[in-house]
Amino acid sequence: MSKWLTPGEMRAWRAYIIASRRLYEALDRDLAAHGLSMADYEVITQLSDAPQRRMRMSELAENSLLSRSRLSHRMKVLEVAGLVQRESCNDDRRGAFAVLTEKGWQAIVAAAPDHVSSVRARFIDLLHNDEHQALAGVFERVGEKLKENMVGECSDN
Amino acid sequence: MSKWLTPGEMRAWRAYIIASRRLYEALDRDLAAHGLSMADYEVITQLSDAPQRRMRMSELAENSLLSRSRLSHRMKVLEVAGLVQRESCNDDRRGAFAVLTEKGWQAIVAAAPDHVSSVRARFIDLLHNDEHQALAGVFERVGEKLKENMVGECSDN
DNA sequence: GGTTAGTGGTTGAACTTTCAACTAGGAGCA
DNA sequence: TGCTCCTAGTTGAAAGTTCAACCACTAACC
Repeated sequence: MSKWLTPGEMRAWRAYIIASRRLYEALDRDLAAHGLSMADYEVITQLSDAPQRRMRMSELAENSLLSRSRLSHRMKVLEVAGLVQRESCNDDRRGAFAVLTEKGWQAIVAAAPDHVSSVRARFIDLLHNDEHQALAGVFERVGEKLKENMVGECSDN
Repeated sequence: MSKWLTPGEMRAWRAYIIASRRLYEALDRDLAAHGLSMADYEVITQLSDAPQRRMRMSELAENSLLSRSRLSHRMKVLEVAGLVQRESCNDDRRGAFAVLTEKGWQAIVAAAPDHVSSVRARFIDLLHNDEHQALAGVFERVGEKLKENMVGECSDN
């Protein structure tokens, strides 16, 4: 038998699910001023943080929470836009590297400050320090649990 | 000038953004066992809670956080699946009602307990009571702010 | 060397979502 | 009545995403 949510739990759940969807959309809209989506931003940031601004496709997919297929399609667009390039991999000739181009680097340099401001204005600055800590604790726990439960299913992403 | 995130803030932000994306995907996957997406579930739940299980399209769109266009397209699919129906509105002849069918009601009755279990197992039961409260507080604040900032832009959804 | 199973990545087709344009009716006002 | 502007909802095309199948290569084992 499954227990329904108590009023307190319901309140937390509704507040969370609604605000987090709206937050994501708002950040996405803000980023659109730089011609990027949240997903693209994540991809490019990952690359910009990686040694030599390059990363294997599958690692990049994993880190940016995209399926391999989705990343593959998206990369085609970003490549046409000149923000990334693909390079083949010598060690493992099935593999491919995604590499950030100079133009891609410029794009992230241009977008990042605005994005951080958005994140601050819409989220981070609205919380006290102890709330930051509490949130980190809660969502690390939730994320951990999700990872556990994934063992065994997996398939793709 | 824009201030970068402190390590504490960064930790909260990363934990939140990663876990919440994964959480949403996991719930969506769980719901797929009943042939529903999170968005469809939300639409049908809204209808099932409404008086006479019916609601104006635009109100439904608003409440389920969908654009009018998206709802319109999705309704077509749900209608073909027999879960909802559209009825025209006499007071305002531009308008339309979305109405939950018996089959739609059965679908939500079947899906809801499992969905609630998922929400519990993946999120709610992982938090203490004071964390529920803290979360509700935080996300109500974030949601409020988002609504404020929206005044003036709006357009569609 | 040959076979088999598994991994990295891409592809095309089906489906979903967005965007901008559109129909049709309401509301205010001369 | 006729004008203008606004709101409700839909539509088709374009863009994005998922799904399952696929190729090319590696790894393990004989």
